[in-house]
Amino acid sequence: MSPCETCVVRNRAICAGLHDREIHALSMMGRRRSVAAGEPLIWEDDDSLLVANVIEGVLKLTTSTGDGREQIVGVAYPSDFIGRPFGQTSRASVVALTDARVCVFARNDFDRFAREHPELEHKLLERTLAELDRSRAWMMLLGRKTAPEKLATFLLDMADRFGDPACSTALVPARRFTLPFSRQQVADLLGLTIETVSRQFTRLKADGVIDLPSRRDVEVIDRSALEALAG
Amino acid sequence: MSPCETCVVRNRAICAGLHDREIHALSMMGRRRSVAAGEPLIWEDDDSLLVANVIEGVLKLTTSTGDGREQIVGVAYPSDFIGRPFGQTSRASVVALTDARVCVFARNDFDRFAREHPELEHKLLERTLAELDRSRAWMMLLGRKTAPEKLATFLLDMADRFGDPACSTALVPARRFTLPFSRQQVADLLGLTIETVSRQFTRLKADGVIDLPSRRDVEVIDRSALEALAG
DNA sequence: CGGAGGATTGAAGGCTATCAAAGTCCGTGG
DNA sequence: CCACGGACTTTGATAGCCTTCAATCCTCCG
Repeated sequence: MSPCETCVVRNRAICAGLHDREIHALSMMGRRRSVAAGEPLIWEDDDSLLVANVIEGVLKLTTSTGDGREQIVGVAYPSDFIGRPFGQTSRASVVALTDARVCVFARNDFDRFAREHPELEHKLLERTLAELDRSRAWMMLLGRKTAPEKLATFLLDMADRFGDPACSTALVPARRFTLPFSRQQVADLLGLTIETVSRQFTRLKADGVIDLPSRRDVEVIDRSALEALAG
Repeated sequence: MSPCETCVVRNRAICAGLHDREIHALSMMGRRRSVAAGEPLIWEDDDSLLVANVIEGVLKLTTSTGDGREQIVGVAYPSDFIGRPFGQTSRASVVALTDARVCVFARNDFDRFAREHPELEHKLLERTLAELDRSRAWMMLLGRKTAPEKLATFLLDMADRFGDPACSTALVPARRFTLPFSRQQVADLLGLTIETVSRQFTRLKADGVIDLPSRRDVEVIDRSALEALAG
């Protein structure tokens, strides 16, 4: 029996909508892999040439300058697609933030399969377009927002990410959630230093906008204040 | 006779590779349009719902905050695709930087046509992936680079963009080129103010790294110095 | 020649980075 | 149960880069 049949992201990942026969063919090409928190899956400028679906856990995509400065350029959650199909080698490292499980494919195999299955390519296109939208919104944040605006925007983003898709189409943002990021990683997302991030967290808490039950937990007390701060 | 047959970007835009019959069908759905420098083609959060190919000229994609700060999140050159197919409304304005000519389609028409033509969707996917790569590299620049590094990176980017694809595969970067951007627009690209951009230009010129024959012209005198500065 | 928009230059201030130290949390082992 | 070590976080003081505010300059055109 193919492991895909019981896959928890079966209906959300790009595999969704493929017929049983196709799923089976795909599962023959791929294999599952665990990645421990902190462990890399792909290195920057790597030529290991693999792509993957995230089954469980959270991973970061990062780029670095020669002298070690780091910027997180993307975050992959369960059902997200990782890697760079078609031609180019990815210019980003992928590292697990939490223990994670992924479903990996050799890029060549995946490329060939995708070209033969337009429905899969269409799903990939929709995802890539959505990711491009997100990265453009983040460019706005990185280029033009102040530190307080950056953190407020980030927290609203997280609240949405961990919200419940409750009644039909509407998404209810989470009031309380656990960050998959350390303070340093939040800094690398927002283009700030860890000290500035810490100060902004402290300030939001002091102002009664959020509460911080523990290092990684956030409770949104005054969402409209956050929205006003987000710019 | 379809205007596509004489289109200058016929072999580079996403239309490349379509059969004559398909090109004809596409050309029935689209229409050509001129956009004067400074004139908008799409407004942020617009629901005009159109997509386009750039035939001639350069356009900017921008997002803005409520209080008027602007960030350029993309630049479209001839043969580039503009707009957001499939579902979402684009969250970016598109404004012509130079007089431009584009080939526009109603988004619904284009979506339907694309779904029926996997080869077109594949081209679109490759483009979108490349654009995502570019926007991630830009996130690194916006989040982590200093003003001198930003300008050096930008100038190298421009030199490549306006370089000649000479012998076979290699691209020879341009030594001299004309910017399609004002100083303010360079600032909006780099996440800086116009004054800082101006100071960095002046500094590079004073250091003998570049020459500035006129406001919009740049001559790269010491490329390796630029590369060293780019970080 | 004069005006207008864009670009450059200058001076001052603020926001964020940097450097440094203290504090907190958590797992380990006595 | 508590002491200890280490990583992560917070806090403080200072410095510096870039912005802001303001004035001047250039260049193109009417």
